Amino acid sequence: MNKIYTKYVPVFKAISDETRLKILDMLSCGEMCACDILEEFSITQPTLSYHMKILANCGLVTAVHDGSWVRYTLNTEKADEVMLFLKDITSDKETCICRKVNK
Amino acid sequence: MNKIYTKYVPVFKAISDETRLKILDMLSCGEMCACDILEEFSITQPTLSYHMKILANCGLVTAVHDGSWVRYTLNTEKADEVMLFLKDITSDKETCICRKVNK
DNA sequence: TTAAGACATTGACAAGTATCTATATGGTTG
DNA sequence: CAACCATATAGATACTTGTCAATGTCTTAA
Repeated sequence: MNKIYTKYVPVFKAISDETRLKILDMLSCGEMCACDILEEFSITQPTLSYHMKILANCGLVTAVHDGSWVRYTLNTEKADEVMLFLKDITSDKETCICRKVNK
Repeated sequence: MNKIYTKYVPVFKAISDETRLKILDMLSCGEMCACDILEEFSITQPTLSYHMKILANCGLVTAVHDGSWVRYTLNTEKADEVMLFLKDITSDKETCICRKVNK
């Protein structure tokens, strides 16, 4: 049971940054390459590379190498999984810990 | 539009921690006081106080002072709002930035 | 094959985070 | 009132994060 929480911590860390939230939003309707994403921000290329790595590592974004370009896409399955987890965490459940305490 | 991202950053920061995720889960089916929550963890009381403050400050948890106790409850409206935001961010939209780029 | 372009990696650094011990505050109870 | 209980705050500290400049890697084009 504990494992389930740690599984999603990297995902929530990934989306607790303004820049990365905006990147997700940008990818929500189609793929983009790093250079196009970069144009929307006033950060350097290495900083964007750092952010993309975090988004890719947590599974929210998929990177496809195409020649010297990288095409980034949103992994909607992962996003849905995260939302499902959040829904579960915040919904009344029979297995809830507090049932033990509030008896 | 930029403001909308920064609004949710503190919430995602709050839930990108194993302890706080578990606390949310514990509060999902009823209120609990700090001392009852503390018993489920192996952290000190000041550390729990620190975590509860983060959860309360971002709006996910409501703290009601009752004598020397504090009763914590999950703010489900806020949780729903966050999930709606996540859904929006990760859904195809007409207003998406990438429509400009991918023309 | 040399140059240029796209992206990644490294090292440095300032700022933020999670944890603890010690102490303070404020309500409750004898 | 005095002791106690629940919680908060302060200060210290190790660790993590976001950013940059400099450099490396790999692909395409001349």
